[in-house]
Amino acid sequence: MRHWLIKSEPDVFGIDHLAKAKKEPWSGVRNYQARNYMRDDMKPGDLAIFYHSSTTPPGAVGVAKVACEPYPDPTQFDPKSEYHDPKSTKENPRWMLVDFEFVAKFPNEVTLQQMKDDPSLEGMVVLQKGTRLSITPVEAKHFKRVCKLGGWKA
DNA sequence: GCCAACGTTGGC
DNA sequence: GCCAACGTTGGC
Repeated sequence: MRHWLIKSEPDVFGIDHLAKAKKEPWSGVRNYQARNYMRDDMKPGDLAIFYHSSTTPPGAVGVAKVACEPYPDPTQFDPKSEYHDPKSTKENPRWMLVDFEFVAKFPNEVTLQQMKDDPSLEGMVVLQKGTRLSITPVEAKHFKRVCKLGGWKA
């Protein structure tokens, strides 16, 4: 099983939204690398750190689980959606996604600063300067460490 | 295929 | 609001 980190802005869709919805299609990703992770590498049961970006403070707030095989992002076909992609067709869809299921909200948020300050998290992709990617792979040891800092045990 | 211009992300 | 980083677009 692989581990991931998924970013979301809490004002748009945060961990509490996922907790309420239980399960959510991760729509609107329009970056090829992030898409490739969902389309090619994610497997049902994979766990992901849920990360709040563009907020104060940014940080890891919980855990979500890949809940299905990849399928075409429906918003790409919807002319009324802000994620509409006129160049995508149903025969040859450009954007694929998976559903994420709520697993847990950390008792304690693990702030970006805490993560940067933790020597055992050195090398995490999300901590590297200039990383804007909304989905990044996470090593198992880093995943465990973040969960521990968050006060959550699987 | 190069690269300048432009748009977006996201921490601060 | 600023700006560094970086992805995408489009002219050539």
